[in-house]
Amino acid sequence: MSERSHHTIREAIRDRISSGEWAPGALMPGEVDLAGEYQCARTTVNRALQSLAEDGLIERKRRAGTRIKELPVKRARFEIPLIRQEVEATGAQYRPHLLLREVIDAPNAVTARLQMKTGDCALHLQTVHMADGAPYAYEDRWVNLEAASGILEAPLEEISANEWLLKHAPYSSGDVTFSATLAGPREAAALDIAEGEALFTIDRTTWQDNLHVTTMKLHYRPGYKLKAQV
Amino acid sequence: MSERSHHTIREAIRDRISSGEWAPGALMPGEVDLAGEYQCARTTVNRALQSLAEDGLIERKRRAGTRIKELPVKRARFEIPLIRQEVEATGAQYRPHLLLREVIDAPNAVTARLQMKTGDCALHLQTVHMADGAPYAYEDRWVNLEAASGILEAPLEEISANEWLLKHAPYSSGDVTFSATLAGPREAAALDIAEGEALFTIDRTTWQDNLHVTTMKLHYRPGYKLKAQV
DNA sequence: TTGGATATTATGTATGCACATATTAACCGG
DNA sequence: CCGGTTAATATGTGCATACATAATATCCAA
Repeated sequence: MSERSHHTIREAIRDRISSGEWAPGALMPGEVDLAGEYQCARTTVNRALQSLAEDGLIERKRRAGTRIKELPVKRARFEIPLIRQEVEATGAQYRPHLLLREVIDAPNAVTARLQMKTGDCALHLQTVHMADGAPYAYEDRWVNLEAASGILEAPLEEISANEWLLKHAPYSSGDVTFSATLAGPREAAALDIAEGEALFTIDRTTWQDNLHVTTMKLHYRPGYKLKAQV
Repeated sequence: MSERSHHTIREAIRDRISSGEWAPGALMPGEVDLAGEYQCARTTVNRALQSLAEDGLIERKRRAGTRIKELPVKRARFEIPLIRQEVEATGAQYRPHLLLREVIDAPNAVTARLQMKTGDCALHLQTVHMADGAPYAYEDRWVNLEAASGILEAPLEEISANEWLLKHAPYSSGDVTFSATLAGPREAAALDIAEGEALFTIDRTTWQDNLHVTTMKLHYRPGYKLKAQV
């Protein structure tokens, strides 16, 4: 890695931005000037600046130049872990415990989310994710059988539905919402806690190529924390 | 934008990956081959593949080649909104309401987090973020005065501490954890709700150049959801 | 057979160049 | 002064090339 790599230059410029050398909203020097300063080609500066723009620190416009963002967008990223990996990382042994597995007409709320026809059948799963025999999280999931019919033969007592889906429909996208909910009777029983505890809850719907695959709600045991970096 | 731009090629390759053309874990063709296929320069393929690698779809090693990831890393990203913007987006009017503003010796838990010397003074703030006069979120914050002494003169009844800090120490990094907590007496009073409700809670510590600036805990009203995309 | 030196190869990166494109500034006729 | 045309310019992008670097394969000597 050269001393003038686009990485190096990007970090150098990042420092200059955060030191306040250019005021928020102000124009910073053009690519040609910076290339002169750093004794490198304009291409290299261009790469560095594009990367900073992706990070939300600057805003670039042709002809208009590059401006420091007024209020830098704070983006948090985190990796959504497989629960199995999350559990095993603590040294505990993971096992998914199936409470319910049925193929039934999905309720309207589910058919709407999965963009299925009303009355279509779907696989309904309720799973407690166990860590060393103790409940870790409770999951209520619906799977669109049109999108993943093979799951009916999957050994879901050994591999969680999520992991099976990841293996068989790996490159899907989806949306996620996080919220806090109170444990009702069902969640309390599944997680072996009292009703009225605060649960960290993840709602997730996943699709691949416009075909909706699955929607689920995941409740973690009280005390769970999700960490991310800005 | 040409038909052979690195964007186009990246998306084309992304589709081929998600179609399963190459098995997870398998080696995909080298840059030279792909460049041949797409009738473009290796440089262009390189850019496309680097971008896919950043997205976590593939793994690249010199000499060893490029492999499809076994379990693609699911990354969720979201932008942490300013509460003011979040409130104003709903059409409501935003105002921060200061419950407490004191400069005192910080407790040990705080000095540890902010890497301050024991007994150093810090600014302690308790704020209710109001939307059209109704409580929206409740924040408990400590500010390291060594890092942001100017905040003592800021009109915190008009601009929230967070926004002031963003303006005056804009390019900081930090970590964030999300959790679910039960409303205690203090949170219930501040948010005008009953004790025992489930609150979506964000803990956040922010620093700039190894100087810790602020740490805070933010409780949202029951029902709040944070949305992200995968 | 083994250990280490050497060659091979795929990706990583810098560069100069050409041209594309978006946006602003300048201009100019009415 | 207005409105539209044109020119100037900063960024966006692709390409050929050269060399760097890391990982692997190969070969040779002990």
